[in-house]
Amino acid sequence: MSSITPTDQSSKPAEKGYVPASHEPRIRAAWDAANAWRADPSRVDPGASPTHAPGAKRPPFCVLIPPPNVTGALHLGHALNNTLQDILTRTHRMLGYECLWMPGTDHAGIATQAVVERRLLKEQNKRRTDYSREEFVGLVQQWKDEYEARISEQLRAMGCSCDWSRQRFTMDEICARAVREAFYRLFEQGLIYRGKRLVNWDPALQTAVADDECYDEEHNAFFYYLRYPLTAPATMADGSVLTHVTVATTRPETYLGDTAVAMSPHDPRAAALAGKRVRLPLVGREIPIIVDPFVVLPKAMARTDEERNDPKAEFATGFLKVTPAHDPNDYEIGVRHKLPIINVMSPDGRVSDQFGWSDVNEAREFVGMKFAAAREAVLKKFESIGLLESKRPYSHSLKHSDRSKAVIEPYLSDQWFCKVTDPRMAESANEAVRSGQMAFTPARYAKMYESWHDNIRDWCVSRQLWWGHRIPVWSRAISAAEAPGLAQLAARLDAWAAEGVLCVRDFASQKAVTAAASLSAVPAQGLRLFVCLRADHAEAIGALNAAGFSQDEDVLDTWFSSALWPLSTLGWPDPDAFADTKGLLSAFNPTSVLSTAREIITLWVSRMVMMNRLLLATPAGPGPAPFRDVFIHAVVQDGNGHRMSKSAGNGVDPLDIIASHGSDAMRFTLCQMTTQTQDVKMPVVKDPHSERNTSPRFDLGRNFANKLFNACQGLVIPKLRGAQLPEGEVDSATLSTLDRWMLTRVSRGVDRATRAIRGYEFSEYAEAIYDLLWRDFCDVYLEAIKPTIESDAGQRAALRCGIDAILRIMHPVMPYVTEATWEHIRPLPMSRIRGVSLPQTTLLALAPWPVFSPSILDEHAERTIDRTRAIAAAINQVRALQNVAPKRKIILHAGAAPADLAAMIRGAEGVLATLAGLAEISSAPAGKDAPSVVVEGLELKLSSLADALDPAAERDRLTRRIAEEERKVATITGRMNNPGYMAKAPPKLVEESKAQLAQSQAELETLRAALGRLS
RNA sequence: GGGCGGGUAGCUCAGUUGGCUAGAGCAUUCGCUUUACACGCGAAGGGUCCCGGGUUCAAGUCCCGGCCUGCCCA
Repeated sequence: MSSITPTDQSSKPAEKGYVPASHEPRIRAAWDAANAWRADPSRVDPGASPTHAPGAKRPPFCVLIPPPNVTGALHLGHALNNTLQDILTRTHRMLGYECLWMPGTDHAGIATQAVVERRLLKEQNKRRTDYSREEFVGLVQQWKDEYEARISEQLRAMGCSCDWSRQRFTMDEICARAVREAFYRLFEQGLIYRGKRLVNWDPALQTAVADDECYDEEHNAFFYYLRYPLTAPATMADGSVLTHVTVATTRPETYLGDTAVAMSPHDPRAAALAGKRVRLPLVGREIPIIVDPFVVLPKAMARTDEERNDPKAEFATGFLKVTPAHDPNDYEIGVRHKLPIINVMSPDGRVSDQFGWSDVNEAREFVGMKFAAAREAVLKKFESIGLLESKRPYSHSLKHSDRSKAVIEPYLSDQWFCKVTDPRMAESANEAVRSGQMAFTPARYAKMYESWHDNIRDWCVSRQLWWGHRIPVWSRAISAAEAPGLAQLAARLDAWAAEGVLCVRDFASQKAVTAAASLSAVPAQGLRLFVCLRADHAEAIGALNAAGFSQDEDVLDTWFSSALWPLSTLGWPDPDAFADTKGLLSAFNPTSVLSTAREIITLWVSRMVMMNRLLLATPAGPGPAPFRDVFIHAVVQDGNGHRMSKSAGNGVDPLDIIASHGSDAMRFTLCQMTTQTQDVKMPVVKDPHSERNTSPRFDLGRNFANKLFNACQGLVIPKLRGAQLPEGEVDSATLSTLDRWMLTRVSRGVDRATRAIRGYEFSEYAEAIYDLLWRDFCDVYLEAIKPTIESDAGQRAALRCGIDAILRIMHPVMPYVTEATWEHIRPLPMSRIRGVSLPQTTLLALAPWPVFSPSILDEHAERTIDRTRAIAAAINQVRALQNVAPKRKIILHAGAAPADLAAMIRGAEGVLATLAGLAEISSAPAGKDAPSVVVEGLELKLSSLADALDPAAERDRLTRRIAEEERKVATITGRMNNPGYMAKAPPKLVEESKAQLAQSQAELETLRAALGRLS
């Protein structure tokens, strides 16, 4: 009894061809009802051989979905990636692995918060700050629920065989627990620290953003030349006296935070000026002139072409204002020269004296201005007091925030960092690849991965957002005077720390690792004590709150939780704590393969490897890489060559394609497109009737699905239904040449498909099944068996096995149409063929992969059918040219053929007759005007083509054939005449060339003779 | 600036250690409602493999240089 709801053929008109919508939902329901995708970790044994035996242990195969973020619905890029993952998973399930494909979604902190904020502003004219934090998070949660449901619907519609019973979300209870534990362990091991750093600040969203959340854009701006008066006139080497220096800058407003003026060590004026001081106008701050190699020399002073060609040399004066708090390069200079760092900006991008700037003095007028306005005001002021020397137009690129499009401000702020530069992280990630435990496909991406780690910088993990995992750290500023009063709390904290409840750090002292130690040595300026809680511990939180501690307002960068995906989804740190995760971690980590896009290598792959190795480390050494293979797929672009992305809004919904072409068509087409290339273009058009996107590119897959469906419904099933098959096992040696050829082709197809999938050659896999089903099985086999299938029980056995194996190997990429067909094929009678293993199951999705023993391969049959097809093609060429009606059966005169060819033709007589539309193969001679068909250098004649032949067409055909053969002869002769070729090429090749030449020459002579008789 | 791709038929792309006459799908042209399939069948036309050097008996493939183009990192 099939578990698939049968199609009710009586109640509706028979559908012509495959109509995906009539099959997909009920097939999906059958898979769900069978619980077909549920992984059972108790069956896993890494040492076991793949098997389908009930109760036997199996090796694991695990794929973790790259969790789509919940900012929007999936597009064709996701469809591609998930198709590939499903092909891998379904294949391994059929191969006898215990498979887990873990689905889930990502909360995507800044991106999701930004879309929700935009929507609130647009629809209700409200801002985040119009709500409480809890209310706002609730609103984002609603958005998340909506899109998580949509994404799941899309993946299910695609037929993805994910273990839906275990779907995760990066902020659900199970993942949150992993995040909490990981943060605690890193904190405890000194791999999380608090630091002041220049971050990319988005003044619109008021949060730090990562480098990869920014883009560059060219802006037309100006270089401004500002005069800074020297505190005392300086006499130069040539005797001239300077009263000021002129700095060149694109950001005059930041002068308020300048703490030095720098010169190049190669600047001849440096000797006289280094160590002198200038006074900042209005502010009055006196700052030193320093020497630093970062400074670009003016073009006139350049010493090398390289220096001369530096575009900045054109604009440079040799004096660089240094604003460590507001420019990354200046920050580095500040660190090198131990300069003060003065921040003059508030988080909302205004000039402010509240965040590190105190010597405002005469510059009060600028305070409170937005930075853009401050620029104009500063320039005006400098001009009015004669200190604006000039300005020159200049075009340069500025960093912008992906999310808000605001210009990024370098901003000095307190942030949390993860010390990925520690060898336990970056170096360990490289080691995973170098040691061979993890490999990239295509291999070239390993280099990119490695250089990323070689140049890595510590990772800023805090984000000033509300949507995300809130940082589990409580802190409080403590003065020296307060310290003694907190001794009791310190003792309690240290006791909890000893129990592993929490961890205390002050980050001022590298040594102090207890609260008591920190409080015993509070410096004059005080310190801040940080307490990281491993889990919510009511008593500890109560004590901290009572003592004036408060929890950090920030949340973790989304990638922090994504980095834990191979751990959190499998239940780390305690898989037994939840029913869904019991046994998963030990059974499935390390996982088998990660399929993802190349820009994700740095954002995600790297971090997962670092975390997995660190957090699964044992005293014996680092933990494993979280996957053995990383497959990097192509980027799907729109018709204009732009990558499809959720934020760009140019994505095409897979459901639209499923509506127009069906899921299998979409999947097959995407699979077929997956070569080693790094981009695939997918132009789409709007369907005028449905208003949905579609693309003729998917016709390929639709036609292929239809071909399978029609072949089975229209021919294979009717021929086998109720038919007698041989009793007992069939020896393939007893079958006809045609049947042995077909089984050989299927066997080779299985092999080709299997190797392609194992090697991540998805296009090759698609081509393998396309050629097998269409070119071999349908074009040749199904046509050729028509006259004999009714009378040949052995042939019916071969047909039954052949289609069965083909359905199996097509299933991973076209699960619906193959399952729908299988439902009708499976109940048909079947005979076992020796050397072919096709154990039966109810659902194709759970059927074993076909196994053909080498004994099935029959090279003689292959040669015979190849030759037969060549003869048929030659005959069909004549038929087409002479406009022979397709229905008309013609006569082939093979009497002149030598014994070998005659035997071959006799052996495949029926096949040839069917493929070439022959009434008979005669040994009688044909009339002398009969058109000839030249086969293997021999002339055979055709007759009974029609009443009158067109000799001009015939001459034309022969002439073209002669030209073709002449070209061939010329090529081979040229090669043979080359003495080097005869001497150095492999003998086998030379033999082949000789044979080819002989055949071509024979063919040529025959063709010329035939042409001669015509004229 | 550093790194990595791509440039092959009108279009989208294959071409895996150098070796038959460079292939596929779509599009075009011709013929066919042929008892599974017109989402089909049988045929045909269409390529200076970006350009220039080099290695080799042999180069779309390997090496060097150039042009165009895309991406990643800084």
